[in-house]
Amino acid sequence: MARSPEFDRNNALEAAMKLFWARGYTATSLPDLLAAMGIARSSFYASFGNKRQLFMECLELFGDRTYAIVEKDARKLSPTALPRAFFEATLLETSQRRSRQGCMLVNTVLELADVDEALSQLAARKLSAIESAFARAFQLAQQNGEMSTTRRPEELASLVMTINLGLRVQSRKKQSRDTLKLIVENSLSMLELVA
Amino acid sequence: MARSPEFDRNNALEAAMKLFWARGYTATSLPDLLAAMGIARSSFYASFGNKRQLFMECLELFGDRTYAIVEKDARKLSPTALPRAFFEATLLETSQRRSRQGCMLVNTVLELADVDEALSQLAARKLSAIESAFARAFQLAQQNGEMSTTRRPEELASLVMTINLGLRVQSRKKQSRDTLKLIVENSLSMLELVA
DNA sequence: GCCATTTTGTACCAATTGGTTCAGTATTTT
DNA sequence: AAAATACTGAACCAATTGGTACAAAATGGC
Repeated sequence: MARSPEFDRNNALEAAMKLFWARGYTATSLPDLLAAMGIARSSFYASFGNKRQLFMECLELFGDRTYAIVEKDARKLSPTALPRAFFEATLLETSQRRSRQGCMLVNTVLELADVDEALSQLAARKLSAIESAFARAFQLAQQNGEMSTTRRPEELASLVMTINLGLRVQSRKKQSRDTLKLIVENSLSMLELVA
Repeated sequence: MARSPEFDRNNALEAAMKLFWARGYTATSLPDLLAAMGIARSSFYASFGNKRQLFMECLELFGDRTYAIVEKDARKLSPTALPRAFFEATLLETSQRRSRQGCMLVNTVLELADVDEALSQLAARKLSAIESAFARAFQLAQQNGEMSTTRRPEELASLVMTINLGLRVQSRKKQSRDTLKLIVENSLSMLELVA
């Protein structure tokens, strides 16, 4: 009947996410988005609704992708090695540019906390999901006797998360890769003392 | 000769800081500011230059005030008690509303990292100054034998700071005061293991 | 009372914001 | 070729953005 290709929606979404990730919600204008996504204004509204809806899709994408990293590692790694694997994957083993952008969820929670509650809470929920993934892994390990039970798994997970959040902020401060690496290593050794 | 009162510049500045603190730079509009500060548009430009300059003044104010807390505590408290005193003063002993706003410096670093480098770095420098205050206190304590020397003072300070940053993010996520208190306590007990 | 000065209120500015509409152009299947 | 669909580009919208100009009102010292 008609013209087939629903163009490159995933590509466009990906590009939008990267831009939102770097600049946040408010500071990203529609023309900026259109240029980055490589689509026309009308296609934009037809495919993504509006700026806010698009942002939610991007949050969803980013959150699910990060969650997947933890879930995957949890299935093949010892739980004590989980924090290191996560920090290295998202902070050290990625491009300088990428690691310097921090975490889109954290950025969003801070930017929109008193501006757009719904968006901020959506990001917060995604963060909580990631924390839960850690907690489940720790709980399982404690049941199997692979891990000390001096601390409850949820509290361990929340400690990992607190450090994770701190590291995300550190990574957005302009500083050398070596400095960041040192901070990560120190944080991990601190975590090992507690786990 | 003439009408004397340079009105309540400090009051106005204070009000502006609170608003920027809550909503961030971009999401705070000029009309919002004028209403909160209780001054007219023309007085605004006469007294504060423009929005960006005002924001810098607010960052300065916030940074110096936070720095003063650490400095003051460092003079009368044992260095091992310093982190607890700082977290309690800024996170727990303050109003719910205030603690929930996190730290203006952290918020700014994240919001403006890829949008306005100068502002973001100004905030980052203020954070570094606070970190240095911790480092100096730890160094002194190590020299006097009041503290273990297993870790260098700057690295200890950077650990305290990482946790501090993490706690700031946690505090902007909507959650109960008790949950936050638990996270703070766990973080502090983790810090004690390392110090 | 008079003059100097600081404040306010308002009108105004150009630029940009997110969002809508629609005619026109591709592209595909029948 | 014809019909159906997908996309583009540009014009347009009202509202808001940060910023400027200026006359009128309020307040002080002489």
